[in-house]
Amino acid sequence: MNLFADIRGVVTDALARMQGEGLLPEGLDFSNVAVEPPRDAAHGDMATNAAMVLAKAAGQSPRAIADALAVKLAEDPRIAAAEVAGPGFLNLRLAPAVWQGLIGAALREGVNFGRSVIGAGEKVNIEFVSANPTGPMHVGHVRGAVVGDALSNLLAFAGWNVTREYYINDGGAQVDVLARSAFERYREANGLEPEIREGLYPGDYLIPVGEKLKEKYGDSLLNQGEEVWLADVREFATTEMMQMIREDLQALGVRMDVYSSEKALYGTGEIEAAIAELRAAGLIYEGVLEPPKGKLPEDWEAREQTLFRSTAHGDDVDRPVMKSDGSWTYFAPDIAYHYNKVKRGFDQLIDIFGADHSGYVKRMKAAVSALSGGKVPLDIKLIQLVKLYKNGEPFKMSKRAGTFVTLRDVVEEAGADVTRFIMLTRKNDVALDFDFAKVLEQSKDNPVFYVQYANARVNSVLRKAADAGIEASDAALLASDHALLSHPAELQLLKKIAEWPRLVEIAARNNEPHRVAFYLYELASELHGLWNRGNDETELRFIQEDKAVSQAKIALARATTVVICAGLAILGVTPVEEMR
RNA sequence: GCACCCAUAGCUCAGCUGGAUAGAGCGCCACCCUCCGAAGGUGGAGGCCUCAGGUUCGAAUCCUGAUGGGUGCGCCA
Repeated sequence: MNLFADIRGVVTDALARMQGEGLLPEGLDFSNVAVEPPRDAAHGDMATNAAMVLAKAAGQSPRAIADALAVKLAEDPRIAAAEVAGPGFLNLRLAPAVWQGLIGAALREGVNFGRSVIGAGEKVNIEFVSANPTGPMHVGHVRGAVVGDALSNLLAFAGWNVTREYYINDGGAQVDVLARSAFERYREANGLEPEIREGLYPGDYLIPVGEKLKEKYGDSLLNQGEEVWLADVREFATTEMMQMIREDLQALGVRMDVYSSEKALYGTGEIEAAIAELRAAGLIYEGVLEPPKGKLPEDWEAREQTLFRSTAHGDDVDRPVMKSDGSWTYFAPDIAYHYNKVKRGFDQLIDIFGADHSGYVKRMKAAVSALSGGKVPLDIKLIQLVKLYKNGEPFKMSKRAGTFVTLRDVVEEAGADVTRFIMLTRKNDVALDFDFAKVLEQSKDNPVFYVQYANARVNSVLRKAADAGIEASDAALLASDHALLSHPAELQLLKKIAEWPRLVEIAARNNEPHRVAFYLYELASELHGLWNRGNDETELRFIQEDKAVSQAKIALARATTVVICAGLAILGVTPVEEMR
């Protein structure tokens, strides 16, 4: 239940009745009528702009419409008061019973409270991480993984049919480099001195791969040329790397539905088919690109290439799909891969890229636009850098890779829950500072702790209730008399709970999971505020002499944690029962 | 040179398909508590939402331009 949507329905119904009575003309467009929480609580519980939006088309002044609408709305038992304010806002005050009713909804629906159907079961594909299978994932991948996973959870919660997908870049030159690097470790496993030449991957993580190669091949590859072993070793090593990556993702609590391989696109005609599709649309031609202005590469010379006319779909310059030697550029399999996603019937695509791929956005959108006839939207979320610190000092460490901090390092140091929450405390396109000391601190300054603590406090109340002989099962709390919750401080918490279903929809529509984290902080803040008032005003404490009153108050606390748990589930964070 | 992202309190950042007097945390100032409902609480000061135009009943939000910062820019993925 989205209370704001419900009340918007009350407003539009009232407007329709006004039309029926001739107070408003027929044929008005209500789509811009909004019912929102006002910034200032003094303006009531909800405000609607209906009168202002309709004034022009109705040929009446905003105030006249608002006055008439106020009379109509006052007839609804849910509306306690409706008053015109400002340039034509209609401020609504809701009956306490409306707020109190939220508790029942939350307790009945549990972690499903706030679920929405705005996604209408549309199929959305979310591609994220897609790290090259050449080594362990580093810290730069963590944020993209968390954002992608949380966004997937969020959209699923809001009614989309979500597929989480990882695109394995196993078709390019970098996996040949991986194979050669692994081969050196294979030589090492056979007692020879490895030659880690410039350009090979030096990390320790390939040592066990070399040993496994020895187990499989013995010494049979040792004196063979690359043409004999490259393909096999490449296959073996990329499989090993993907196994490692899956384990890393699992450590972070990230699960994929589909792993797609770039290499699998080669030799199947998929790339050729995708390019042929573009060619049929007149979007492929042979041509020479202008050199980039300002920064001219040393070895630049004009070359004729096969180009995609991406400028026809919003790009700034056309992009090469084939190199001058006739092989595909990296862009070609990407086109084919996105074509593949379109053909699988997704209504919407989302890619999560590192911010260093920003130059790739327009051409990818152009390709999807061209290949879907403009029918499948592609949203690309760019993930900004994470800067690591410890006690304010830049953080450098790596047990396995020698030069960079791995995803494992982060998870082992901070824990998956803390890591995930903090990664969502910034909008995706803003840089994020991650301080290992601060994120583990147990204080009000740490948002993870603050939210977890709210949940723990409520669990503490439930335990104490049991000690006091108060029945506090969800069923008992559901049956309690919520009309006893009439104190403004309690209603204030209920009003924050009321925002949850609306927030889910807003966050989902914008593909912005960070909003959930911010909301949970605000909700926790309301709970802590009520708790703190209980220090001085004992009638606000959750456990009272009167058992019926206690149950009602505990029901409110429990409803709050229902929302906290639902929100944490979207973030992929485990709620804690008590703080230690 | 071009493209994209960012610019909001001293600092770090939110800000809802455009809504009323722009919010939070930290820091600062004042007061309160020493109570296990514990890992503090209450209140206060602090703003030309980078700048200049435009659209609108209404702009931090949309458009144009400028300034400052970041990222990227043909045979690397």
